[in-house]
Amino acid sequence: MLPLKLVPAGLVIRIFCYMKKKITVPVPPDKGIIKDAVSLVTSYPKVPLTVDCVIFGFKENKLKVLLIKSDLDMFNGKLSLLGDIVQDNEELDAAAYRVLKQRTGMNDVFLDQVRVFGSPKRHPGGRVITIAYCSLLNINHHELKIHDNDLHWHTVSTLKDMAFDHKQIVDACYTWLQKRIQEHPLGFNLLPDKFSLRELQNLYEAILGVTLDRRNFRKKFASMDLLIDIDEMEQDVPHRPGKLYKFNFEKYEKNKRKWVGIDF
Amino acid sequence: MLPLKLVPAGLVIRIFCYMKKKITVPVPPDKGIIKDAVSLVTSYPKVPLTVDCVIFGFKENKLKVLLIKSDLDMFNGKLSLLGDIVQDNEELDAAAYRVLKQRTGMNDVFLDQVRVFGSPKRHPGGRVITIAYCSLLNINHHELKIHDNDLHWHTVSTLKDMAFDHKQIVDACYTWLQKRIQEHPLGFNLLPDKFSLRELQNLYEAILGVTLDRRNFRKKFASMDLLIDIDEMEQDVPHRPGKLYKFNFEKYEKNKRKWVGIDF
DNA sequence: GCAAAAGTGTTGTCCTTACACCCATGC
DNA sequence: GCATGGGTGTAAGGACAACACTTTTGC
Repeated sequence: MLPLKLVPAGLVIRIFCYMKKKITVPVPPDKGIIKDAVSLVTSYPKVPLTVDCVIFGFKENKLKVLLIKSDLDMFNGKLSLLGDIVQDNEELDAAAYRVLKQRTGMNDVFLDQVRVFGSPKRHPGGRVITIAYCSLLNINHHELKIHDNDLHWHTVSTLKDMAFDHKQIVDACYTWLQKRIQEHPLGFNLLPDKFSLRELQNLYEAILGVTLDRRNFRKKFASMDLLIDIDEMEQDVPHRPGKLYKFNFEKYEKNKRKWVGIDF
Repeated sequence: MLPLKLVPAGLVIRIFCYMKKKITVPVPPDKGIIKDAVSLVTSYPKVPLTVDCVIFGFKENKLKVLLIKSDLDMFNGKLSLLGDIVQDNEELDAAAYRVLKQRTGMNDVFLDQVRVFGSPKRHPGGRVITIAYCSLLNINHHELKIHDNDLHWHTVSTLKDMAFDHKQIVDACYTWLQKRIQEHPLGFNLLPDKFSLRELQNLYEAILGVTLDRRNFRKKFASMDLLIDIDEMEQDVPHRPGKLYKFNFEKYEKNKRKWVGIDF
């Protein structure tokens, strides 16, 4: 065991799941030693597997998500996530990156698996399991050139009524993002390389749905010492221009917090 | 927007994933409006889907995980997680609960999805996607009655060399647990209903792999006011007996922390 | 009485919060 | 010169970290 110094920022515990289910099931069958793995696997029931990407962007101080209109007739043009079938022999992450690349042309993007949605009834055409991926990208880094299926950025806060269970998936990813952005500097993926503190604060306020004290926010980031002052100013703003910064990825990686504590 | 009071325990940000991948892919085909969802889904490639349960317990001050010996001949008795195929029309969580119930007889257990493992080569019999679930249970609440495939509790810290990618899965769940136990009072699922503060501290120390200051630990939990002093003492200990407590689930649920802050 | 663990308080430090005024720029 | 947001400091309170001695019980 390591001797521990509890770090100052300390003990944190938040949500709690105490799940109860009453289920009755038979005792598992004992199959003995299995020689032929291939025929075993062949005997398994199979389901189609997709990835769905919740691609977040940030524009005009609003969190946006990239959506299309569903191409399923029965959904009658309801909004849908970008997704695709996972190909044979394709890694799951690779499938998600492929969707991103196909739709945005970007391949240099944050991506993380969030969770699986696999309710038997979630797809009207039969059971389809989908793995939800969350991506963050800077909207200005690319323009949507392919507008198939009315591809567009939709404001997250005004979203409702999507195809499939996609609203649930967006909600899960949004909750995931809200939590993650407080623990990791993910937000920088949504901003240009150079950004002002105001933009950074707007991002946090928009995602967390709160207002923050400007002085304390600036002090916080200043004390973390992870922003590089690039000695440039904003251009073309109708007020006093702010300083621009870059995020210091190297320094962050070096000094990553080993976080130990308890805080429910 | 809510006016925000940043909570005292404050701003926290920890790990950071900045993933980059270079991928070239074709533009997605435009299929037009699809009338027949069923035949669309039927046309999809399909894969077998399983759940694997990482079932943690706590005994003799060590974190344990419930394992069997693999019944695949080629793994030659290597250790394996408890898993099963997801049945047609079965909810994913239900499949995981079913595995738990089959193997432990318990149906009143913490369970949460952790992530999907779907590398094409992870199963020697062909591609099989598995969803990893993490469970926490009190070892004393049941005894393993069915010892098929040498079902047993294995100390987590001495685990190596498992069948499939199961070591990776255990590692992912262990990391997940370490993080979660600091944010949510999950640990109580691993303890008896009545426990002493020493047991609680041992649990935290074992899972986090650290040593904690006893006085500070006690003060922390005392100040959270989530433990019910049931006015009983430990029995049959070869030293001064400690007080026993229960966890106050209702109170916790009521006062769940709304946690807003930034702390990388 | 000895071993083993229970139980208990204080102090210093650091972080967070709350809060108000002047400054630079574009128009 | 006016509107807009940029930029700055301080004081009070709260949480955490460090640290040692007495008490209770079983043997």
